Amino acid sequence: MKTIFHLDMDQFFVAVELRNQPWLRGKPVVVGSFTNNRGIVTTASYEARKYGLRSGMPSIEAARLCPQVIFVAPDFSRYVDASLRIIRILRDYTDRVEPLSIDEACLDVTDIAPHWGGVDALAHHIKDRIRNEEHLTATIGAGANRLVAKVASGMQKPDGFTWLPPEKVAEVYENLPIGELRGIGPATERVLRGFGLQTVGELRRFSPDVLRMRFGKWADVLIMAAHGEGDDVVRLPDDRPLEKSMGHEHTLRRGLKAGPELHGELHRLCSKTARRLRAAELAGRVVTLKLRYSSFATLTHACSLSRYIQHEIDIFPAALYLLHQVLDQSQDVRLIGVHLSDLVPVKRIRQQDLFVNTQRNDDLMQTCDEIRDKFGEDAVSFARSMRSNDHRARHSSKQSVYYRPFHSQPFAPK
DNA sequence: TCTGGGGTCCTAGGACCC
DNA sequence: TCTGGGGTCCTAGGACCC
Repeated sequence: MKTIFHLDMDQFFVAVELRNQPWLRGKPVVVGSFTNNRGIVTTASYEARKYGLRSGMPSIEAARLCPQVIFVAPDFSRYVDASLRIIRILRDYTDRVEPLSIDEACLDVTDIAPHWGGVDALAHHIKDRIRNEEHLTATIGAGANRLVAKVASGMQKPDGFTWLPPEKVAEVYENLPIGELRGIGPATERVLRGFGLQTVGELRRFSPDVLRMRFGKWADVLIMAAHGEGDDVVRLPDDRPLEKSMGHEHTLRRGLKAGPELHGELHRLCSKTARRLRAAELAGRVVTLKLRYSSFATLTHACSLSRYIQHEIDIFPAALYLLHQVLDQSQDVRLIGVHLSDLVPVKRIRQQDLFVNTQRNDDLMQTCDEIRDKFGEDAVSFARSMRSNDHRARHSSKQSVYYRPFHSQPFAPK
């Protein structure tokens, strides 16, 4: 049997901000955006949570519930730095460390715990190091698999440690609300409550056949989870699966109709995505456009290309083509996004299967990436993505050459 | 109250082929 | 003219996670 740690940083983004701005300590603080009455709460401090503030809540509602709340704009580069340093601390103990997100990680401590005087002592040693070196607190849950460890880490927050050995799982799960299990979100919870189920104990005793009828093969995952069974493998860095998709989306400050401004935004998103693809040495074959209208109606539209692409000069025409195909001109666009999927490492693709990928092209993009590294994302842009205050772009955008992504032949938009 | 942005996985239906 | 069944690929959308 294994011992898995699930480490969860306490109010992570807020905690990083409090470390840098100590005068905010003890106050209701929220990391999140709040411009034009738009934006959401990303993380709420424990003081703010007393007022009912939660992650995902619209900022305007947070301000209504707690008028004295202090908003701090997120600075993701700081959170990433802190996260990387914490992962480095964890790797001092074992190489069996798998980051799950920016503020969570799994560790397999089966073999190392005895050398540290046991599971309990090891957990506190790790927590102390993070506190001393990073001035941040973490909560650790321990269990025989990842799922149980995750439940355990949710039991005593913040700055806690909970160990749920197998003999204790049944007792703790008996009265655990079903929504606490990873994988049971609002929709599944609604269905299960419709069956009269409130706790994991009740779920465990419920008819597997009824669950299978309603949820298909997902039912067996639920049943296993309810019995405290689950995956106990913590992957090494080299074993981790490659990214399956990559993309960016952006909620606009105000609703936009079709035009150079929207095209410019789309091009910016294509550039950001292309940059990350190049950095990861990946190329993709499926381009997906995402739109959300002011009514909040959301749609996606995708096309598969005949070749793998990596650069914005290939991604952007495909995305623009999709936009022209689906855009409802009578509605304002609230959000626009672009994603690439069916990703493969560039190394694995024969050169001729890469789309418009000449050496010259690579050099140009590399230069652009370097300039952006130094001066920011907006330092380099291509004529077609110029904003609406550029009259040449306004006119030239109508005369742009578009590519039909399936054949890579130029064609004129309708 | 009015809903961010990064992802993963699953399902269902249609097109197409044999 | 209406017709099987299996397989694959593609697309759209939903649920979930942090």
